[in-house]
Amino acid sequence: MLGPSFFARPPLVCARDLIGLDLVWGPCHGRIVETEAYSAIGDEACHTFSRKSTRDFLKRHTPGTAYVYLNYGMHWLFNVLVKGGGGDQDGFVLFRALEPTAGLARMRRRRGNATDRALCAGPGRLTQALGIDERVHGRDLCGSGTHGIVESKSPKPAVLADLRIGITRSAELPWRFLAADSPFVSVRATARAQKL
DNA sequence: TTCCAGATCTTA
DNA sequence: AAGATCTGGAAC
Repeated sequence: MLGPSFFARPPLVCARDLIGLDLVWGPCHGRIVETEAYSAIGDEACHTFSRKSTRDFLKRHTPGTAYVYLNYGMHWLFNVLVKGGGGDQDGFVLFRALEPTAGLARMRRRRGNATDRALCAGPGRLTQALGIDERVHGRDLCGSGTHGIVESKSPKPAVLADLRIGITRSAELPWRFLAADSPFVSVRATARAQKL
């Protein structure tokens, strides 16, 4: 299980390094194939830009804490707090897509029997498949043996950096990270995606 | 492939 | 009162 030191690094580094690792959520497991970085400094799309409550959350919690919120009134979105040091390297990583590897029957039940490819392809679908909601907000992802992130046996995939999805502010930043060639991402890489 | 409703929270 | 890190279904 990854410890707090993994999350004591800047959002861009964490978001990139999470690609290819395994998210373990009770009996449900999945390989992380898509993330986005959000920075507390210089990023108007980060909740810290407009929300005092999020700035307070960042101050009061340790790296590796889950940050979960409701979007568009109906989708839970699952992030992890990262603190790269000094306050100017802090932020969040949003989990956007998984390649499901275990507990697929359970995920299908929660997802209305979606196809395997659509089970966790998208931040709202991912939380629905895993049963993540407000109860997970503030939970330490480094503190249990059953809910967190582990190294994967399979080799690290090639990683691409592309524009983030669905945002209007700071939309030009290439802070979405994807496993190249994975069919389990929510939106495939565009022509301007950069190899890392 | 494109469009749009749906439902709730936070902030201004 | 406005806008939001989205999804599924319907219309083309």
